[in-house]
Amino acid sequence: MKICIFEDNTHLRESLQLLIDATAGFHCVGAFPNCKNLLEKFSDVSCDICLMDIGMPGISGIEATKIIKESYPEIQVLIQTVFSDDDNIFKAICAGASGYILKTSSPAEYIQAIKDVKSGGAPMSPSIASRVLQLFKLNFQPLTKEEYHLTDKEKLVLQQLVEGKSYKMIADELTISVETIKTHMKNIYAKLHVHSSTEAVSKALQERII
Amino acid sequence: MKICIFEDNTHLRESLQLLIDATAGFHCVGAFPNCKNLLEKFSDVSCDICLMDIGMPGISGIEATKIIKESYPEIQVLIQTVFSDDDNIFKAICAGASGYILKTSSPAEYIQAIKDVKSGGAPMSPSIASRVLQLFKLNFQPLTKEEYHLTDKEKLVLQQLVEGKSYKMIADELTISVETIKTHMKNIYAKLHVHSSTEAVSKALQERII
DNA sequence: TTTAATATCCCCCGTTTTCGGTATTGTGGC
DNA sequence: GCCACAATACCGAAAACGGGGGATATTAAA
Repeated sequence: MKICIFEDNTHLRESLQLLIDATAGFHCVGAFPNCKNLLEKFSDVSCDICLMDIGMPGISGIEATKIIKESYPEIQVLIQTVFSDDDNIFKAICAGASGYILKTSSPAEYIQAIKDVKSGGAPMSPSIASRVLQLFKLNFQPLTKEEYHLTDKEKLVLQQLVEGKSYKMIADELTISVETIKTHMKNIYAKLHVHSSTEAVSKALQERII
Repeated sequence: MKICIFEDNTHLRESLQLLIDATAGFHCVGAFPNCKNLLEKFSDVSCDICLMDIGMPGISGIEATKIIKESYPEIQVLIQTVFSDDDNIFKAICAGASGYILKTSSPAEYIQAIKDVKSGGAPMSPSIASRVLQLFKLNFQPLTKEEYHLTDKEKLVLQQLVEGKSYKMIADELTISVETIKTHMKNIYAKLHVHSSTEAVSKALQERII
């Protein structure tokens, strides 16, 4: 298990390096205080897992994660940071991080996290995992609280509208008259309390009633 | 720490009950094979954490989670199931689960998971955590790989359009002529490669270029 | 059985949008 | 100074849309 460390704090970086090299089966193949010439670092040494800090001077750990995953998607990046705010968590995950642990973690937790990553898991400090679930829920749940009682046909029409089709195209698609589409639209507008197709599409997408 | 168990397999249910009662500080206040009269169960006994199976006859564990969280949001629900498919994970999180562990977990892991929930964490089996991150990434990654080079004004207009406004309303809002809005729209259409306002709104929302 | 909801179609008419132009002004770069 | 580009504005015709009305058939619920 070859591990790379990115951490600007010299003391922590060296401690991590010692910890890793002292663990059976783990070997630290690099330890850097920043992400200068990032990709070059991987061109000569092979690496399985990166321990990545976020708050480094220059390129941030999140940017670095994105860059690494683009060129070496097989390298797993384990974020280790002091930041536990939603924005950093969000961005780190989207950048392709395989885990996210806080620096308050104990050495044993660090090692366990690396082992978890190795075996295909996604280690997260408890508070982080909790935030992730919260974020997940928040961003997906704004499911339509209100029930608009759209009929199947109306939903179909709305669906097509969301796909950018005109009344005529929808009519052709469903093999019914344009006039019928107009009637359906009138009903949809009334039920959604909107007055234009753009508003209907917007509401449909944002409240996931498609 | 008062714990309730929902699990239709008698053997597992009783094992869990034994395990919990044998653990210092934990007390099992109920163990049920299904969710009949679900809310009544909580009207007389207080409960901190529910261990919830998904695959029960009648009301599923996910439905039950939703119902419990509506009436007793302070009760934490820990899903324990054999299902590790995206759909169940997704729904469980949206229903308000505080954690999601597989039944293959060891007794020690069960206990640890309950402790994690108690301390505000979100325990997940490694493979589940990994799936959650995957789902997160898939659904949030700014899909907009392409850069559309919209100008600030164009983005503003598009933004207003997404809000359901007509050309005239946008013109008033930005205190410019409707004719200018028309010009902006033409440019937006060309840049986004769309041919109608609904398509533009749809693309703007789905690719998060608003 | 009456009623309500759904799905289908039609007409009319005014408004809005789309798309083809053209044109002026200001700004930043070369 | 010249050029590209953004932002502004206008014209006009064809197409699409929105809101109003009315109509019929089917089905499900009361």
